Amino acid sequence: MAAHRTAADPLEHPHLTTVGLLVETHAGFTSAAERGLGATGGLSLQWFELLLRLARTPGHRLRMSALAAQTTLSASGLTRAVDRLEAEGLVRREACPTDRRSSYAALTGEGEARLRRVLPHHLEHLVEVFDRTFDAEELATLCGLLRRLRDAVNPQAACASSDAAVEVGAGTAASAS
Amino acid sequence: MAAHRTAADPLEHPHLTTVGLLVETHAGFTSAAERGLGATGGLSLQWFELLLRLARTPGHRLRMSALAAQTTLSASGLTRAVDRLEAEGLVRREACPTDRRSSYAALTGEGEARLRRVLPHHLEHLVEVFDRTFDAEELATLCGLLRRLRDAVNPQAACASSDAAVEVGAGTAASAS
DNA sequence: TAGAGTTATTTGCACAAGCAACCATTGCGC
DNA sequence: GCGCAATGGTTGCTTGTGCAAATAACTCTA
Repeated sequence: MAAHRTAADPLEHPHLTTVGLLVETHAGFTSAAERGLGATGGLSLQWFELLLRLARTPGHRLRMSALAAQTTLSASGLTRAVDRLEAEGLVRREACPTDRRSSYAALTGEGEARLRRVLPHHLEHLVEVFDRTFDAEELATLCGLLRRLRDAVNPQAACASSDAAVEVGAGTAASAS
Repeated sequence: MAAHRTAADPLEHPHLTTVGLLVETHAGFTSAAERGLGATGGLSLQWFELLLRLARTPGHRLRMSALAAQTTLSASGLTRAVDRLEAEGLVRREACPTDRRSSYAALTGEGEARLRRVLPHHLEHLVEVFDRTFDAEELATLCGLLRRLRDAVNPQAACASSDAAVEVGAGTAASAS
């Protein structure tokens, strides 16, 4: 019941509700994915994301710093995460031949197998949600708008794909973009 | 460079890139907000969200469980978070007169002041992003699509507003919705 | 009213994450 | 070649988080 034509209360600013929608949508996807991935193949969402990034990269390996940049993890967080993945045999560290400071995180065969094992169920869920909610045109519109918003708010991600591609000298985009 | 007409590699499924966009957008907003709120008023994003939820609720108070349901926190996580907020004087616990198990988290005057102090700068950033990226019609389209997606993926959030309103017996929506 | 079953919140514990400090390596300027 | 700043990665420490158990209070039924 805020005033109508006087300056509206900033608490009711529509942009707040828009980001609220974004956050709630993200939360919904996240919790559903966490549940589904855990039940299907014992993967946490974070492990899934890391394995997926690696699997989508030509050569199936990425420098630690590149991998950290593509996720929400800090460098130290990634170190520990890769420790755990390595202990589980899903990833292995490889020395970088040109720079002995760097190391690659490389997807193992078992890592890819685990990923591909959970993928069908995960995709099934996504198809269920998207295709039940939108027709093809709406989905394309949403993607377009989201991409522009992503580029506006997170410009690093926009060029992460090309960076990562350059990383290993291949042409195909590595990141989601 | 995946096959064109044979069954595409599930790793390249377009829905994966769509949720990737959503995640990256969310990450972008999150980190920018965290930085901005921290610099402006020493609020973490989580504190901001909690204070905002309370401020947008008629009566400026919410049951612990309702507050937990509206955020990504578990019940125990919220207990600790409210502990910290209470220690800072931004929130106080109030006993629920009708159910002695429950307690309300109520916004204090100082809490609202802190919130309103950081809000202008935060909104300024949002306006900057949204208005530079979209015209009014595109923004409305995005909101509509996002709302439907949110409802599909996180149906609890859709009715959280009415629940919360019933909570304190008022008619105005409390949640972002 | 007594008791079984549920619900709201709080604690114990283990784990994951970030920051800052640290070590090793690289590249640059002299 | 040699020091020096910058870079990539890993560790110590502190904090925050969820899960499970515990506590307290409510509801329903007999």
